Amino acid sequence: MAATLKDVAERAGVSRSAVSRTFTDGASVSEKMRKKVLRAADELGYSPNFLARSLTTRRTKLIGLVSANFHNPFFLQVFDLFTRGLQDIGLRPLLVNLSDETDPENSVQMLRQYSVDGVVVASSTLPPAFAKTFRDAGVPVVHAFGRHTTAPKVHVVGIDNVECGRMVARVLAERGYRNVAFLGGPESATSTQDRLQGFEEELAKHPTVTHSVTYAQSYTFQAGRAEMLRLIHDGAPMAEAYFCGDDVLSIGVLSALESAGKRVPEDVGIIGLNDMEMSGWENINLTTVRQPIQQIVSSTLELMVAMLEDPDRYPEARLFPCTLTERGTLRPKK
Amino acid sequence: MAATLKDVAERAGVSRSAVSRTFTDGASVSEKMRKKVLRAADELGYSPNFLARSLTTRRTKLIGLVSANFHNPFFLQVFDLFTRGLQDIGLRPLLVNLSDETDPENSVQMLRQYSVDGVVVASSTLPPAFAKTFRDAGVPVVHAFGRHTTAPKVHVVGIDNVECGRMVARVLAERGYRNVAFLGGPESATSTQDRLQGFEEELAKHPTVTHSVTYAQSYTFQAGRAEMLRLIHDGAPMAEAYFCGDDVLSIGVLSALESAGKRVPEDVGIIGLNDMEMSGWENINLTTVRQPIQQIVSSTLELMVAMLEDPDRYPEARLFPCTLTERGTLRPKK
DNA sequence: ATTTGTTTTGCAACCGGTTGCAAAACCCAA
DNA sequence: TTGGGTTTTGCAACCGGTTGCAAAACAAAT
Repeated sequence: MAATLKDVAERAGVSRSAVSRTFTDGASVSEKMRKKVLRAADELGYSPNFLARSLTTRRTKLIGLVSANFHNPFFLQVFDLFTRGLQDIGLRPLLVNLSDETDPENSVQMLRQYSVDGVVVASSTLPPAFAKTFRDAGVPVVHAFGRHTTAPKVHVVGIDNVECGRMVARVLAERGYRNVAFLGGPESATSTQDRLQGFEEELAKHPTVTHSVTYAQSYTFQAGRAEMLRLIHDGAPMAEAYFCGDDVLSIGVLSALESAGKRVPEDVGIIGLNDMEMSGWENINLTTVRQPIQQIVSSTLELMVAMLEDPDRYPEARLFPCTLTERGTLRPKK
Repeated sequence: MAATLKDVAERAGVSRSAVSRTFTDGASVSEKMRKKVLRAADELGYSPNFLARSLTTRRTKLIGLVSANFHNPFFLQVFDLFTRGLQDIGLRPLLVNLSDETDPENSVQMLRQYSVDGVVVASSTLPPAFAKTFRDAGVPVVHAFGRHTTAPKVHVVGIDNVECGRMVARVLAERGYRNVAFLGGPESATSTQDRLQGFEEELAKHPTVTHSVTYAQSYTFQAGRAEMLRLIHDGAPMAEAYFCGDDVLSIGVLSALESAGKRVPEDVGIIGLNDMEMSGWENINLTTVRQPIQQIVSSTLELMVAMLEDPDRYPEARLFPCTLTERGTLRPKK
């Protein structure tokens, strides 16, 4: 059984408050007292119980890290950055997998029962229940990799999907593609809609370029592959280049093209989105739009600590620009 | 501010104990009382504070989930299974990323401060400090994807690496490969050593088969690619088939071979280990040894709940057999 | 030595719950 | 109605800490 504050106090022959004070920084303790206490603590191998402490301080230093993306390698990077980032500032991630949760309300309740100081939702979609419930409970929420809205209910950190769509349209047009396609993720995702909007807005400025739109069922390899196989076997004329909503989707698409004997980028161009680690692997070598993942994570955490200080902070949206990562699946600028 | 037990008690006009009892199952409360309390609780939106409760019950239902493998997509599957599995049995994962922790002792201390009920280490290597410190603290530890030892200090759940090495040797021999190679992960990893041992034991029974041994720096794509490029440019004669210590390593190797214009499996055979999702992607199509990941996770959790009941349970090792997942990177049985 | 001002310390109440124990309430039979 | 046995309830102490407040200790100035 671990030593408690009381044990230390007795051993050092001082009051419990004295012990408590030497372990909370900023408290008033004389040097002599501190020495005495630390000595006793050391001998007993004492270290304070965070949860008991949280009862009075109302700070657990627990942060709910909520996601439903446990099948996209991109999110492994996200988890890596978040866990390390949180650890660096003395916070601990309580991981919540929303994948097979029918009712997100359960998770919300759970997180409240554990008195998390805040919640980071790392997912392109935010279950609507979340924002509201947490707001009502006064728990700071930051939605990372989320989507911009004009009057966000919670803080959102992510990319400017509309601008991103524009950029891709520009890139494709300037490479001389004359017939392009938007191959989005699930049609209902608002991020998909935003990108499509930007994409079409920009294309409107290039009247010589025509385009079509399709959607994959999900942001997965198999969904990308299936959709591309469908397009190929459909018999309808293929586009010259496809803008895919995600890298792993793109890789599925590449795989379908390979199976069908089409060469990339000679026969068809592919551009993805995310720039996850794998996309740079030499045998994949995907040209893609890079999300500044490190910045998004840092900014999310920064916002989180700001919220911890002032929970009533007005929700803001922080959108970072994307950049093109040029690799081998799009033909060069002509 | 969330409602507390006291608020509910006052509103319902009953004692605090009564409220507490209606929220702990198995406690003695009359139906009438329960109704009354639940009603008041409902009106106030009350739900019990887990951490306060843990103070007396000495159960937080928090489980430390510790890993250093945040760059191997295989572990995303592992995290997915663990988080869902834990949630299903009412436990919550406190995620710890050991990647850039210089002193694992810190994490240990942290986990103890949060009074985790147990710790799952999901990593091929277990920092030695862990086992001991937790044992001393009486905290159950299960090491998943770990390595068998004859007298384990903590519970270990994983595969039989020696047997696995044997199996691969057998497979390669029966495919008629006459000159094979072991391309392990970091040489110091004991799992690597075990596999090599099994591999060589079995090969000893096939005197016509010669073999060589090399190691990649880490279980990563780049390490695999680099090592294979080194082998190719070395000028030394290549083996006919390589047994790689991990799937992502294998994919790196495949990429190097592709760059060098070698065909797989015609010119050289590759067999990996893990059978992660990606390995089944059609454009990778890696023949590999499948770790029964689902079983390992379930078994780990099973062991964990058993430990929670009886912390003094004698440490055991549970090793599951591996199976071959036949795909396209090894030539067929002749 | 006394006064005054500043730290430092301990007391006791509190954070939000649980639980052993004894009193209260209930049930049924005599 | 009384008595005995069984549930149900509340009291009060406790889990491991923190903290406002007043007393104690110290330091400096008179």
